[in-house]
Amino acid sequence: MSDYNSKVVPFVPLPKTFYLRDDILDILKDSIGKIILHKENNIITAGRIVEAEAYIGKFDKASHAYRFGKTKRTDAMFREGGIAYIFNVHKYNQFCFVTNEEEVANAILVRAIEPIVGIEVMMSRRGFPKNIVNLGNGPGILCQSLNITKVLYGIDLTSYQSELILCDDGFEVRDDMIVKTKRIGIDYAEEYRNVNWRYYLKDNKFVSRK
DNA sequence: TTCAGGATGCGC
DNA sequence: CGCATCCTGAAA
Repeated sequence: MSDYNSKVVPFVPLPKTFYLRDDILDILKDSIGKIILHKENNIITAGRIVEAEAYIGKFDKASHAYRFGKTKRTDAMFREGGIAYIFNVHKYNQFCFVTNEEEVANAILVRAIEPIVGIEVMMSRRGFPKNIVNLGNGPGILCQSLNITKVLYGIDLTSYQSELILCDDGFEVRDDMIVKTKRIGIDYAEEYRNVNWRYYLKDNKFVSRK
């Protein structure tokens, strides 16, 4: 893995059009291998998405948008794609990016990252875990590493100005490198509990569960 | 493997 | 105001 810290960061924000394509499973597939970049002042941390799940607002019984409708908590899901939807489960935050047009309420939950930039900072935020996989192998864990909190609720992910950006660094993911399984922790979702809307990068050690 | 932590906010 | 949760770390 090359060291991006000393170079001009080659990360390009994903354009709005990335989020607005019709088929959310295409967006899910293409999100594997992309970069989440967080910057506060001069501190930059970033990681590669290696695991993510799709949630379809209108009918998917696992989706917050379906379960709760449009509320204060879920409001960001109903906005136009390209922004962050951040929520709390127990004492941990989780990060989604919203996709598709206004009112569609689709989102991709990021479940694991491979740390790329600012590993020392992430270690510090996580309390110096023994194993580096513990910087990225879960939705709550990656939010701690990247310092993603509800302060960033609704933030634009497509702008260089933003504190949180989804980027492309040219990393290529072939279809045969992606494993598709059922989603984690949504056994209440009836007929949607077993759909294969969880994608992860094959053989990547940061994936939360195999 | 289990279990409690303890934030959030929906829904009664 | 009760309670379930798109989870995690520690204990056994």
